[in-house]
Amino acid sequence: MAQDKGIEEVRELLESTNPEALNRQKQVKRTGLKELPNAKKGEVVLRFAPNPNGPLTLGHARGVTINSEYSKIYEGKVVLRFDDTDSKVKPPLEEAYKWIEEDYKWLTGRDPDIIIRASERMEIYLKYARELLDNGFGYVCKCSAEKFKKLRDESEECPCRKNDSKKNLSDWNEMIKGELDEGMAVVRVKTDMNLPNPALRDWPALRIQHTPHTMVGDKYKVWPLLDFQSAIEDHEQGVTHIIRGKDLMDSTRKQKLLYKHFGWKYPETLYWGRVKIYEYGSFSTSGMRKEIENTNYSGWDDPRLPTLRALRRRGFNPDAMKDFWLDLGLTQKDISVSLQTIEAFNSSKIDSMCERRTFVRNPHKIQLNDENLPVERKLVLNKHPLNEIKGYREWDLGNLEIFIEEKDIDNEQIRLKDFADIKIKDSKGIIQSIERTDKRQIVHWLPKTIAKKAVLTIPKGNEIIVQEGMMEDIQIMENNIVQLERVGYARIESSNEEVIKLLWLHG
RNA sequence: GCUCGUGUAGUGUAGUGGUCCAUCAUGAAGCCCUCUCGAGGCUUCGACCCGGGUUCAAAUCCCGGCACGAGCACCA
Repeated sequence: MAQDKGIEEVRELLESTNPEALNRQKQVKRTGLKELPNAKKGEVVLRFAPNPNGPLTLGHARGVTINSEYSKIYEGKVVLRFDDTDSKVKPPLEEAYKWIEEDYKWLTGRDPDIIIRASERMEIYLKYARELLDNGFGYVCKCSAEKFKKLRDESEECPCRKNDSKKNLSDWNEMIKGELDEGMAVVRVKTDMNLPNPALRDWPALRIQHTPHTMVGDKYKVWPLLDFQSAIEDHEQGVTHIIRGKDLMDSTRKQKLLYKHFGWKYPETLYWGRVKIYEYGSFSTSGMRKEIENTNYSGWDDPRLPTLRALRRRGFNPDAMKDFWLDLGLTQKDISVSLQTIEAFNSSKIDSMCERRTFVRNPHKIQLNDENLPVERKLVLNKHPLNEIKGYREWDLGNLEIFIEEKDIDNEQIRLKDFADIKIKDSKGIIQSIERTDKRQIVHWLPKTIAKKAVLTIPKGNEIIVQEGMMEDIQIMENNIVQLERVGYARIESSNEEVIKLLWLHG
């Protein structure tokens, strides 16, 4: 219309019909998380429910960050719940409970408000299971998995569905006493065999498991499945908002049917899509566990792994991770992002906190000659170029023997950073000027007197690259993250008389 | 196959009827600054899946395609 009759006409029309539209401001990007539906300040209860079969990974970080951030916004609570009800397929790892609590705290800077373990709350689940049977909301099914699947796909009821509560109870007793082998019976929630979505038809709630549980041993023969345990526990904890992966949408639907039986109100539910990080292939916690046991990785903090412990070890900053996840926000899209993006967040977080040091890879010795232009044998350098970290590094130039990187030798004339212009010939360097006189390349260098052997470990895909070199031996403190000038950020893993060990962070 | 979900620059993300020739970040290219290949500043590049419909007006609402993903485990 604006094209046909001119913008003024549109303006006039809007004036009469929709004056607010004229006052619209230029779009601004909304920052932070969007509002939680039906949330009242002080009354929000969220939960983060990992399986303790390993420490937290980058993928878990999304759940931790989003839940924790919402609880901060709404002054609510986060329940850290260990969903450890499978002792067979994904057996819990004893240390993982502690690790996950550590990882959670590292990432959010605080402890969860409540911590519970499903395996310690079995009595509650068994109680509700019995209630389910007593009230006829469910039944014990002794059909084989295959047989039930077939019936289900044809919308046929299985014969066990007709059993009365007395029969169900006696079957139940057989189950919990361990009289039945694994796979011989299961407790199902009665839904409707004509439901359009076959996944929802009389879904299984509890099954027999005779494999001893890592934490509670062989005390229980019947264990709840996730959909049941989680549903009961959310109710018990008064969870108001569930934020979960969209692969669990059918779980929500199943659980709503269960809540209907009990007459409970189901929490608000939000979903996120799948996140893939380019640089990490497909890692699963159980897969990593196996690889570590086979010593293909040094441990859960092997720098090639996408665990929070590995990223922490390399020097990733928890606030940077948080910024990254909040920037992604809560969407149902399946996305694929690059580690580079996380690194960009990290750089901006850590640059002002990282002191500079020199690390010369593949060092090549050069003897400087200052006959024509005598120089002072001492150099004072900032710890940080913008002086964001106060203090200096004092370099003793000794007899003017220095190291530069092999690749920098190809240039005939170079500028030794913060020092002098030189001309190289046959491993000798003639000092031409202290002032910078032209645009020649600036290279980093190191006087032999303060050089110590150093090795930089770089995780690259599934490989480990070890780069040897010489590093400036001044105030080397373990665990510090430094920026190796012209190389990148690295964490100092250890330092002794002979060697400094560095672990690569990013460029 | 059945069920469900999602489609905005290379990658993410904001925007749910109107100054939207669409936000921000990241990325790429270039410039400035800095005695680092870092940090900071600036400029440029680059997108509403497709086709209909409703409407004065559609990224936004409706219908139909298409593409991608997930669930259909006695795993979580």
